Amino acid sequence: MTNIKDLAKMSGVSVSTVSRVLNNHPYVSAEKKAAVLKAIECTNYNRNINAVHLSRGKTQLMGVVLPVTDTPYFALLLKGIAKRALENDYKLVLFQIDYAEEKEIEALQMLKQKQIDSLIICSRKCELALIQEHIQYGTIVLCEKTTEKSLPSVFIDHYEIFFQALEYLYQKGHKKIGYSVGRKTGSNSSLREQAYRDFLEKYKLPFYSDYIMDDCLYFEDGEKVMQRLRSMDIQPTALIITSDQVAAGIMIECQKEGISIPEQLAVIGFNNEPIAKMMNITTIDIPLVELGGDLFLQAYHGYNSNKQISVKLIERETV
Amino acid sequence: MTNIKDLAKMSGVSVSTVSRVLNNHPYVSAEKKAAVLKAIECTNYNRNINAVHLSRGKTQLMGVVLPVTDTPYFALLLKGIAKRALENDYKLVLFQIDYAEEKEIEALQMLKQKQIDSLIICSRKCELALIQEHIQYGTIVLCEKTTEKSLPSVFIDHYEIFFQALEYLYQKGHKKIGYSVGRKTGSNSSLREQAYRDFLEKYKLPFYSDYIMDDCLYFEDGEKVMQRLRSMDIQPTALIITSDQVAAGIMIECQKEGISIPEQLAVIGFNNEPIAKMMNITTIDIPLVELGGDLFLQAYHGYNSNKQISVKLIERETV
DNA sequence: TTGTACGCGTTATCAG
DNA sequence: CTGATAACGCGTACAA
Repeated sequence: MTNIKDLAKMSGVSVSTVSRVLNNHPYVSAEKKAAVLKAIECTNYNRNINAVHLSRGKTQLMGVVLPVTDTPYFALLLKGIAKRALENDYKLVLFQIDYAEEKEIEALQMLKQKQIDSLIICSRKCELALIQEHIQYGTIVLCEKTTEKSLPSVFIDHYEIFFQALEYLYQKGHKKIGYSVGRKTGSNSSLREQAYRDFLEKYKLPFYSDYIMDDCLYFEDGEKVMQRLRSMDIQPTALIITSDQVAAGIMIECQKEGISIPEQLAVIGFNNEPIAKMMNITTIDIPLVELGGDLFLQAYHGYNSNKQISVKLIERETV
Repeated sequence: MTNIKDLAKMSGVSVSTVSRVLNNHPYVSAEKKAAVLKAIECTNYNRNINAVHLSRGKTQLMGVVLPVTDTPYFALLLKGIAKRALENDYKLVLFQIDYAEEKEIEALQMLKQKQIDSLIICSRKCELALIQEHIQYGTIVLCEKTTEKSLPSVFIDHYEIFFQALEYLYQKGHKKIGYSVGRKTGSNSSLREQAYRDFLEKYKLPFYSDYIMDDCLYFEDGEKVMQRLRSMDIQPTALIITSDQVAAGIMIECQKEGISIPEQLAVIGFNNEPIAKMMNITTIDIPLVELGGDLFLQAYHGYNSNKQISVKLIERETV
């Protein structure tokens, strides 16, 4: 492995000059530059990027923490992040965490250890305080509405949109409304539950705990939802499903079982994935790719702002 | 930022001893070890991992090249890779390339520059020769059947399975068979076209170029396929669709238009995604998560082998 | 069991 | 414009 020193020797200049050529610094004579360039040619020289990182204290690496990558929500978020990363010549270190907190902490560690310059946390398991502690080591951007304003974030207001969806269903005559989430833990789910409880409160509606169904992430979970529905004494007449994938799965199941939508069961999906358009599912449009892009940009520039992304209900034919 | 030297000073030992403690080396007395540990406690010391990397010449980082992450094929592959990475304490650097060759080359560069120890290339755009050149810098594993045996790979035989699917359809009476692919370029697609042509040859069937439909990656592309079908003078009676997502999209479209499957149109999907099970789509079962895991393991251990993953046809109700 | 001293490859400072 | 030289922070022969 030839290094900068070898190049210097070969081209009859100092290492500084070689470094300058390597980094396109000005103030280096044409001849010397040519000599160095030639030496680089001959030796199939490769800069050891770790040395650069050590010297500079930066890595051009951004960490991305997410639980899984194979659900549309996170896949699209990641797509948006990756797109911007590509544009800005940043590399992404993927922390596909699988909801394991210790791995999340590892990501924080890597920030501390300067292996990554910044970190996007798409879904958080650890305490905010812990994250707070780490912002001194690099930019951290969250994808949730943080109460602590000091943490940068790009988010959608899950409380608001969930409440709005509930109101919409209520206005259509539904009083028994169930909903599904990916995981019950997590700040988004808490917000949704809060909205749900406030909604029930507002209209003096009863709370049935089994109306909240968790672990609904994939298409096939639609089957699970319908099974659970069947096991209920009082079945809901409407469902808010936090993924169009799952909503589509429910549609298919209902079709099989001869349950007509929206007459017998109303469904609101989430994300406005292409599948929702094709199957005419009423859904919440969330610009996930854009959201991902904004996450990247905020982490990239180190802005310390809290940006809300607006979403809207798309009325189609399942309510 | 306190460093190893500060620690040494504080705990009254040498840097080597500190380093030994840090790396759990044997032969360090309990007292000194305790002293160092205490110093570490007090100073909220963090090892600068770049320095470690520079010194060691390794990074515990593995690159993963793939065009997109939001199709089931690549998402599941990535899932498998990420799972094994998690187990083996390896971090992944994601090269979501979007089919841009220059970015693929960048990944190769990073291998050269020692920023990553190894590289998994899930989908290749550049020349094999170029990859060949880079194996001296680290392990590279491909996800295709390479003719050059010197390149490590884990793969499925797309030729074989495609031929098998065609035979299956032929045996069911189909003679006009079309198929879809994600991209026409790419080695998998070439293999499929080869199989397709050989099949036609074998049974003396005519070749219609518009029977090969590309750019079919997402659910919503099912719509596109059906549109193209309608524009054909002689429509195929059967379709092989290289993604269950798309196959499902086709199912939905056909339902809308009153085309009955398999009577009027037979469909074979790919991947055996959950959606295929729910919609009873005959498909090719490809253990993508396992395949991803194997890719990781091979890259991790640096095995130079060519492992074939076997796949099988799952008969359901769309043929 | 411990410490010294050097190497890893590059960048940055500063004097010239 | 150029070149010494000192960091950067850690690992590791080698010597003791």
